[in-house]
Amino acid sequence: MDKAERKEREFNLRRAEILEQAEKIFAAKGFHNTTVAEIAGASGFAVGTLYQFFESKEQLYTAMLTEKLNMMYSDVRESVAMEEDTVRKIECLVASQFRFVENNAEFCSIFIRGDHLSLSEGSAALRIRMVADYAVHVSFTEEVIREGIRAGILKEMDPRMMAAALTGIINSCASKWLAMMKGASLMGNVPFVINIFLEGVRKNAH
Amino acid sequence: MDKAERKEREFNLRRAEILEQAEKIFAAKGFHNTTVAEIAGASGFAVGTLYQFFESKEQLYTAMLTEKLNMMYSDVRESVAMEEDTVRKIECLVASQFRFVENNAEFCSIFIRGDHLSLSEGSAALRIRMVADYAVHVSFTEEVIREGIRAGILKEMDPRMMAAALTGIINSCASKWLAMMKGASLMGNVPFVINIFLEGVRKNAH
Amino acid sequence: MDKAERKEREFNLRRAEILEQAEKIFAAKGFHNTTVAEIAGASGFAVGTLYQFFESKEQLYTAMLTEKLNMMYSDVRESVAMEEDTVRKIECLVASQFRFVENNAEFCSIFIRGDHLSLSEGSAALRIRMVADYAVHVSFTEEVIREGIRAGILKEMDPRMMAAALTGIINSCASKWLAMMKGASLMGNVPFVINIFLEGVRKNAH
Amino acid sequence: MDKAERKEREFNLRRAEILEQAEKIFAAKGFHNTTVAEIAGASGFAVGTLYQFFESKEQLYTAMLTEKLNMMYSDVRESVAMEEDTVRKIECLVASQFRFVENNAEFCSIFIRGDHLSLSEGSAALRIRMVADYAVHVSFTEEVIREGIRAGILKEMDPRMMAAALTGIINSCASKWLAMMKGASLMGNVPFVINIFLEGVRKNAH
DNA sequence: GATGAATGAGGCTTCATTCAT
DNA sequence: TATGAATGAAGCCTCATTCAT
Repeated sequence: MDKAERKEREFNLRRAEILEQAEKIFAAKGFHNTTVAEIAGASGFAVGTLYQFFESKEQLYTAMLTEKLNMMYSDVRESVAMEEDTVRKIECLVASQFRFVENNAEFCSIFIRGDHLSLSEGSAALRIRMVADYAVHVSFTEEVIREGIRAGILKEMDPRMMAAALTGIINSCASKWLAMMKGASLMGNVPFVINIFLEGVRKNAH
Repeated sequence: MDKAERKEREFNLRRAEILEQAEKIFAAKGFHNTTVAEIAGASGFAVGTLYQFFESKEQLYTAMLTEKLNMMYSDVRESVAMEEDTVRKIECLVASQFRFVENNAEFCSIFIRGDHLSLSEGSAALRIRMVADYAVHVSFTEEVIREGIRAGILKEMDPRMMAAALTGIINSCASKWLAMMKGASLMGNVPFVINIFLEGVRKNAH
Repeated sequence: MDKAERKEREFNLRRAEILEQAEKIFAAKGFHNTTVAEIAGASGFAVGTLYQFFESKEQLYTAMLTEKLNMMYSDVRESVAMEEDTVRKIECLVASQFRFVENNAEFCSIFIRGDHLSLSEGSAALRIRMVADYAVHVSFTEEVIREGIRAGILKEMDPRMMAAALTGIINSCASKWLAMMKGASLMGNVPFVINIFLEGVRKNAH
Repeated sequence: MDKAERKEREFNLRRAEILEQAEKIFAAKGFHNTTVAEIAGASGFAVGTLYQFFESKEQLYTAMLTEKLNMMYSDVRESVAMEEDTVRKIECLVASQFRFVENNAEFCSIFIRGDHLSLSEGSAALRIRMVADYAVHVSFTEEVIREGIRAGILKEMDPRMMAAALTGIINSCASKWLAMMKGASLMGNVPFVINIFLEGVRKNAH
C-alpha cells in the first residue's frame, strides 16, 4: 500500500518546513533566545505538533545543524571528486565552501554567533555526532593535501596542520564576508585564498 | 588617610576573584547555562554581593570578556612593538597570541563555544565596545602587514585579506590545539604558521 | 463552528475567576503584599497560567480595578438616567454608590487602604486611563448638579465644588461604614446624606 | 551633667532631619517604592545609622506619619479651643486643616496616594496607634458638633454622621486642591465649606 | 557611635514540555 | 493526528537588615 509512502512524504515535507523556519530564527536570535513557540508560529504548526517531529528543542536545533552541514560536506566532496589535479581539487574545496556560505549566509552566521555546541549536558550524544561529522570533513581535506604531497606538488609538511591552515583561511574569509555582508561576491576571493595558501605572502627576491 | 585606597584595593581584589571564577564557569558551560548563583557560590560570595560589583549577569560576562581580551591585545601590541623587522613582528604576533591561548586555555574555549555575542538586545552598548576593540586589534595586524609591503618584504596584495588569512591560520591552529588539548605545546607551531603564511605550501620546482 | 465561541466563554470564565480571587487578596493585603503565587493558588491555577490572562501582576491589578469601577460608574449612570427630578437624581447617585459599596465591601476597602495609584512608573498608560475614567464620573456628578441649578432647585454656587462636597460626604460615609463594617445598612444613610447636602445642619430660627 | 542633654538634643535633630527627608521621598514614591538607602542618602547618613533611630523601615514610616498627623491634630485643637461660638469653632476646624494641607502639600499627597495602612501584618501595634489617634481626632470633631446641638445652633441629627459629613467635605476639597495644585488658595474655600455644611445646597423658596 | 559591604530570602516572570480534547 | 492551554521549575534581581571595622 502506498498510503504509507504518501504519509512519509507528507511527514518529510512538514519536517523540512519546520527546519527551514527554525534555521532562520535560530540564525537571527541564537539558540537560547529563540522560543519553541516562535518556531511553531513561523512554520504554521501548533507547538505540540513540533514535538511529533522532534524530541526536544535541542534535538530540533541539532537536526537542523547537522543536516545542513552534511549537505555542505557532500557538496564539497562531490565537487572535489570531479577533479584530478590537486591544485584544482583545492580550488574546488575553497570554491564549494564559499558557494555554500554565499547561498546560506543566514545559516552560516550561526557559526559567527557561535552558539552551536553550547548545548546542555543532556545532549552529549547529539553533540558527539556533530563533532564526528566535522572530523570526517576535516580528514577529507587532509586527504586531499596528503595526495598533493604524495604527488610531489605540495611540500612535505604535517598534513594535519596544512589542512588546519587552509580551513582557517577559508573560515576567516567567510566570517569577514558575513560580517560585512558586502555586495562583493565571496567567490571572487577564491584565487586569493589559493594563491596565499600555495605561494605565501613573502615577496620573492629576484 | 589611605583608608579609601585600601578600600579600593580590596574592592578590586574581590572583583578579580569573581571574574576569575566566572571565567571558569562561563568557559565550561556557556553564558546561558551558567547561573548567577553558581558564580556566587564559586567565588564565595552571596548572590546579592555580585550585584555590587556588576550591574547584571550580562555586564559581568562582558566585563570578563573585554578585560581579558584587552589584556591579550596589549600583550600582542607590546611584544610586536619591540621588534623592527616585519618578519619578526609577525612572529611576535603569532607567538604572543599562542602564548595567551596556552596560558588561558579555559578562557579561549569560550570562543570555540562561541556564545560571546549571543547577548540579548539590551546590552548593545557593551557589545559595540567589544566589536570596536576587536576592530582596533584587526587593524593593528593590518598595519604590520602594510608596513611589510611598504618595506618590499611582502607581496603587494590587499592587506585586509592578508590580515584575515593570517588571523584565520592562527585561530584555526589555536582551535585545533584547544580541541585536542594535547600535551604538545602550541608555541611549537609558530615556525609552521610563519612558514606557511610567508612561503605557502606549494613545492618549488628546481 | 461555535467552538471558538465556547473557547472564548471558557476563557472569560477563567479570567473572571482569577479577577475575583485577586480582588479578595488585593483587598485584604494590598498590592505589594500580595504575591502572584497567592493569587494563582487561590484561583486554582498555576502561576504561569495567570500570565496567559494578564501580562503582569500590575496589569492584573489594574484590570480588576478598572473593570470593577466601570461597573459602578455605569450602574450609577443607569440608575440616575431613570429619574427626571434633580433631587431624585441625587438620591439615585447616592443610593447606587452606597449599594455598590455594600455589595462590594471587600473591593472598596482597597480605596481606604488606597494603594491604587502607587503603581510603578511603568504602567503610566493604565493609570492614565483610570484617572480619565474617574474624571468622566466626576463630571457626570457635576452635570447633575448643573441641571439642578438651571432648574432653579439648587443654589447658584460653583458646581465643581458642590460636586466635590457631595462626593466627599458619600465617600466619608462609605469609609466609616467600611471601617466599622457594622451590621447596619449603609443604604439607610441615604436620607441623611441627602438631607445634609440639601439643607445643611444649621437649625433654622423660626 | 548636661552632656546627656546635649546628646539628646543632637539625637533629636538628626532624627528630625531623617524624618523630613523621608517624608519627601515617601510622598513622592510611596512606601514600597522607596528604599532605605534612598532615605539614608537624602538625609546624609549611612544606612546603618538610620537603624539607630528607627527599628525598621516601617517604624520610620509610621513615626513620620503619626508625628506629622499629631502635629495637625493639636494645631486643630488649639485653634478651635480659642473660640467660643460653635460656628466659629467649625470655621477654625476647617481653616486649620486647610492651612495644614497648604503648608504640607507633599505630605498630604501621601493620603491621596494612600499607601498608609498598607503595612505588613507585623506592625499591627503601630497601625493600631495610628487608628486610635485618628479616632480621637474624629471624636473631637464630633464633640464640637455635639456642643452646637446642645447650644441649639445645629439640628438634632446623629453627631457621628454629621462629623463624618464635615470631614468628608473637608477631605474632598483638600484632595481636589492637591490633585490640581492650582495656584488658588485652598483657604479661600473655607466660606464655601462652612456654607454648604450649615445651609446645604437647596435653593429656598421665597 | 557611625559606617556601608555583605547577606540571602523572596518576588516576578519565562518557557520547554505535556496531555486532554 | 493535531492542538494549545496549563504547568511549574528555575532564573535574575532587589533590598531590608546586620555586623565587623
